[in-house]
Amino acid sequence: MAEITPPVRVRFAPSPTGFLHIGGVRTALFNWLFARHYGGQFILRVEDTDEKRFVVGAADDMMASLRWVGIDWDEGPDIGGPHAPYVQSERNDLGIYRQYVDQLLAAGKAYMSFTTEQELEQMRADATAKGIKAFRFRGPERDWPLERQQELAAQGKPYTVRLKTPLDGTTSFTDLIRGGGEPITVNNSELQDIVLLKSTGMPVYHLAHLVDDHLMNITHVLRAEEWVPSAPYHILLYNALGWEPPVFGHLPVILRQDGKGKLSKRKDDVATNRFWERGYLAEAMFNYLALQGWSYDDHTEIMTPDEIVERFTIDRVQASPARWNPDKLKDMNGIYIRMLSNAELAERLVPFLGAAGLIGMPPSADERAYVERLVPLVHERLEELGEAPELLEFFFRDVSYPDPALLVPKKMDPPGTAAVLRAAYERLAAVEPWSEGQLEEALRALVEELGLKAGQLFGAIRVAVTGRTVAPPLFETLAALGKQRSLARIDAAAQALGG
RNA sequence: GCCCCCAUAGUCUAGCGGCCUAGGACGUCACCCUUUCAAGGUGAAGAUCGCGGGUUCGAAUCCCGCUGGGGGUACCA
Repeated sequence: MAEITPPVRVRFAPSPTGFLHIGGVRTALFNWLFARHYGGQFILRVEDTDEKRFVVGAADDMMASLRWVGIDWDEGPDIGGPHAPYVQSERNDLGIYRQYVDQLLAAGKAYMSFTTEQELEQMRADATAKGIKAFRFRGPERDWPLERQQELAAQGKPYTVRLKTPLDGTTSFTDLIRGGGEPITVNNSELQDIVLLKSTGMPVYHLAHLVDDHLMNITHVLRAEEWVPSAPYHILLYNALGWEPPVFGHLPVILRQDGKGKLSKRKDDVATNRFWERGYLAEAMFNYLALQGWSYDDHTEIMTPDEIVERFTIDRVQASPARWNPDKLKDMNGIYIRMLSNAELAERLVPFLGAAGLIGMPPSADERAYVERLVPLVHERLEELGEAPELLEFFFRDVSYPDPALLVPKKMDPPGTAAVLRAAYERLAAVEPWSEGQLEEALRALVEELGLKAGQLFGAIRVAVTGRTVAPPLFETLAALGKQRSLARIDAAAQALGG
C-alpha cells in the first residue's frame, strides 16, 4: 500500500447543477478527512463548465450543505486563496484553459475537430446499425497539419478541440483504493479522442479540472468510483501537457437502498438540506457518512469528528460500494439526540416547534421555558427532531375525541370508563401540590380502590389528557400539562363517553 | 455489446494464511424492566465467507476461471 507523504492538498469540486446530495457530501468529507488527517489543505472549487445544466444558487446551496455537516475549506470561491478565482467559468474568462489548449495544439497532442454533434450522432447510429460493438471516435483531422485546421477555423467553421489519443499501447495508473495494489491498465485502442474544448470555447471537465488541479498543486485526487474509466484519459492528458499526475484514489459509490444503481437526486430523498429540515443532527450525519466506505475497526461506530480525523487513513477505505441505509442513519441520529443535554435539545427543538405553529417565532421567554420543561418527556423517544411537534402537540393545543372508543381500556365499557374518569377527576382535583410524586401516589391509590389494573386507569386518563394512546409517561405528562388543563380534559373525555 | 471496478448474514461492515466453532452494528424476533410508546438490559434467528478449480501442512484471506452486482461508454460532471 502506498504511503501518504506530505504535503497533501486535496479538493472537492462540485458542479452547481442542483442540490448536493449525501453522496457528494460523503466525497467531500473523505477529502476533508484526508486533508485533516495528513495535515494538508482542503480546497473547494466550483466546476460550472456545463452552461446547460447550471442552476443559479446551487453553489451557495452546496456550500451551506458542506458547512452544515462541519466541513470547512482552506481555499474556495467564497474565501479566496492564492489560486483564486475558484470558479471555473471565471477562470475561463481569464483565458487560463485556452492557453493550454493552444499548447496542446502546437505540440500536436490535440487537434481541432470539425465534426458536428449531429454528424457524430449519425455516425454512432450507423455504427450500431452495422452491429459494430464499440464506436470510438477519432476525427480525420488528427492527421492534418495544424495549418489546415486553423484555416478552417479561420473561415468560421465551428470546432471542438480533441485529445489525440494513442491508437495502440496501454495506459495505466495506480489507485490508492482499488486494483489491489496493482496498476489499472487499459488498451489505448479502447479509448477515443475526447473533447477538451467545446465549440462554445468552454473547456470540458476533463481539461478544466486537470489544469486546475495542476495549477492549484493538488497532490491527491479522491473522487467517486464513476471516474475510474476516465482516469486513463487524464493520465494521457497530464503526459501531453508534460505534467506529473497526482495520486488517484477512487472512492466507492453509495448505492441506492435497493442496491439498484447509485444514489440519484431524482429518485431518492437524499438532498442534504432535507436532513436538517427533518431534524437530523449534523454530528450524526458526519459520523454516518464517515462510515459510508470507511471503517475504523470491528466494533467502533460512534466517534467524534476529532476521533475520526485522527483515525482516518486511506488504507481503511473500502473498494466495494456502500449502500444507502436510512434506518441506520436514523438510529444513529437517535443516539446523538440522546447524547444532547436537555437544554441543548430544547434549543434545537425550538425551530421545529415554531415552524409547526406551536410556539412563536421567535418564542417568548415563557414558551422557551415550557419547551425546556417538556424536553425530558420526549428526549429518548426522538429519532428525528421533526417528530417532536406531533409528540408534543397536545401540550399546546386542545384535544378532541373523534373516536371515543379509544378512551375505553381493555375489558371495560364506555359507561364504566366514564365513571372511572369521574372518579379520577375527583381524586386529582384534591391533589396538592400538583407534582409528579403526588400524582402518582394519588392515582396508584385509586387503582387499588377501584380494583382495576394500573394500565386500565392510566390508559383511560392518558387518552383523555393527550388524545392519543401513545404518549410520554402519564404522571410527568399531567404535571407538565398543569392541573387546570388536565382536569378540563378529563371532564371533556367523560362527557364524550356520555358521562 | 464493449471496457473497467467490486464480491463476508436482509443491509453496512471486521477480517489482510493458522487467534474464525467468522467479530460488531442496523433491521427482525423473544424475554426482562414497565402505565402506553420509547430508551435500556438479556438472548435468539440469520453467512456452507457468490460458485468451481488450484497454491499451501493449513484459505474468508493468495492465484485462475465462471457467475452476479455496480460503474463507464456525451461538445454532463
